[in-house]
Amino acid sequence: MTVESSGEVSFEPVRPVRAYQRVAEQIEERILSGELPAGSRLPAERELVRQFDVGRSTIREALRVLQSSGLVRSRPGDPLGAEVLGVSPDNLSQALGRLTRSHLSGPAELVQFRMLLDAESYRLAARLHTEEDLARMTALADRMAGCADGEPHGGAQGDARGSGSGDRHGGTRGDAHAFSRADAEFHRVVAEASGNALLALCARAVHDAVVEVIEGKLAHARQAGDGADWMRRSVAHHREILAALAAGDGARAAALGRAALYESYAPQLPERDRARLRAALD
Amino acid sequence: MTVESSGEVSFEPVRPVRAYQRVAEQIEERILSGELPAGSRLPAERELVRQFDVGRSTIREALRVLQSSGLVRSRPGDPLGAEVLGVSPDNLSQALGRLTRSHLSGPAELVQFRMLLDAESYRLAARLHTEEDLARMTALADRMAGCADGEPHGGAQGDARGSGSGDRHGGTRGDAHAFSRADAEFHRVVAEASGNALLALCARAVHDAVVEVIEGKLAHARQAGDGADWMRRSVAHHREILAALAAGDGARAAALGRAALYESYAPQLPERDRARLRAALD
DNA sequence: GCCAGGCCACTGGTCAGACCAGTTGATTTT
DNA sequence: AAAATCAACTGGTCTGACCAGTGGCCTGGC
Repeated sequence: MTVESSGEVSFEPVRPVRAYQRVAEQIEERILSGELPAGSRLPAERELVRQFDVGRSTIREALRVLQSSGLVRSRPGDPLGAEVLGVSPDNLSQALGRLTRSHLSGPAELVQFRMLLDAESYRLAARLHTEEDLARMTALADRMAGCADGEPHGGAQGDARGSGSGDRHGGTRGDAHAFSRADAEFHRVVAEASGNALLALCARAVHDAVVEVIEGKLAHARQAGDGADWMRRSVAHHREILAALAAGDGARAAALGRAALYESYAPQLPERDRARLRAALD
Repeated sequence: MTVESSGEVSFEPVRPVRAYQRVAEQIEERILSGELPAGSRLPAERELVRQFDVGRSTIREALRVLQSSGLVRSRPGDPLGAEVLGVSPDNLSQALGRLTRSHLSGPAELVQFRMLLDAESYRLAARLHTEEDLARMTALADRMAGCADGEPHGGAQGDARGSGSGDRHGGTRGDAHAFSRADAEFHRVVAEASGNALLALCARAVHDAVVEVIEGKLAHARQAGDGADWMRRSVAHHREILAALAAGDGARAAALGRAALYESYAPQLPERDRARLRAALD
């Protein structure tokens, strides 16, 4: 379809498009366009075989592709057919998780990347946050403080828009667990307050990756002796950041956030990596 | 394996794991761990059938999953088996594109996210760039300028570490195409100069997603009348940024980069989105 | 009347075997 | 030696079969 200025017609090389691919594209198109809303059902596989006029294995490979993209889910025995899930952020997190888990980048790069994303979240959140956002952050900081001081954390305080995680670790158990959960949620609220869902999703994925890759090794060291102390310092950092956010000082919040992350993870890294991390401190 | 404090043993509900899923996980694990490096080959399908002791359709569905994650590519008739691609940002950009096209997130968020990532790339690159990086950026800016002025771009100038894309669009062809390709590579070099592979990969994914989602609509408008003019302005922006990078002024480069992106894409967005974009200008 | 239980048609998951078109490299022909 | 041929692969697709689930329907007991 491309016409040169010289008047010649250039044909693009036609590469064979697999049948399962065309099937997947057709269905994906229908889903993305909203014609197949989330919650609706696809016809049964054998019915799709009739409609697309291809073999069942082709249909199944197409469904596998859609399923691995998170657009569709199928359950054996379900007489209603595969369920349309609509577009979801899970696939993004999964892709980002693969990237972070691959050995292309080390823990230092991961932490540095989180420093950047968090800092930008703070910058935006300082401008765009609502009163409700601030209240939720404050509540979470208080919860973190409670965990740090060993209080049993009770009561449904900041449960609005809860992620529905059924946490019933009753009583005194799990200071550290509860702390890091509150910490994660704090950062999630900040990222959401930034008004950019993409940024929030990536920040969360990277946060999770950092926890998975690095936190594990640190857990013992912290819980052994200086655990409570470290938590208290972390709470202080969060409260400083919160104050900067409330004051609308995005630059200060960003700088504080970077510094807090550096202080948290730098001791675990070799000097060479630490130097690179410092380059992101600004 | 979880033991409650009360002493009871709690069993986790066992959910059936599909055979193709276990196969895919095993292979993915081998790839992510580096045991199967990029460029290596998987055994032939019929050989995998023997090794995993499952049917061929199961193997094929597993390969489809891996292929749609961008970890693997298979070509009919290839006696060497499927090729391992390693982890790549393609899948990420695909997920970003889907998310952007959906109602969960819009083009404005995508552009804003790119503004953030690019700006941070500049910040880091200003500190860490090598002379060779600068030379490559300069060469690419020159190539962009050449495209903008309609010169036939010839010669292997900055081919070091070339992505191996066989571009033999000889002569006058592809002003716009060549321009955007040079532009993409410019940003790639900057991101790589930042020293953070994770950041570079994400920046590339977001760049690709922006091109895919937004650039398409703009292509006609630009190529129609003010195409060359727009390109010349873009070249000027890139040269300004380049100068700031060379001077080590990361903050200035970041600000320039943000402004250039804003100028590029703001006209295509409704005022409401533009306001949010401006919040990221700083 | 209603509810429990069982039957049955149908689902997705898997397997086996077959055929096709394409690639490749050795073999044969020129 | 170069060119044409061939044979042994590959992945892509189709068919038909079986299995273990699932859910609606029907029936029997209350």
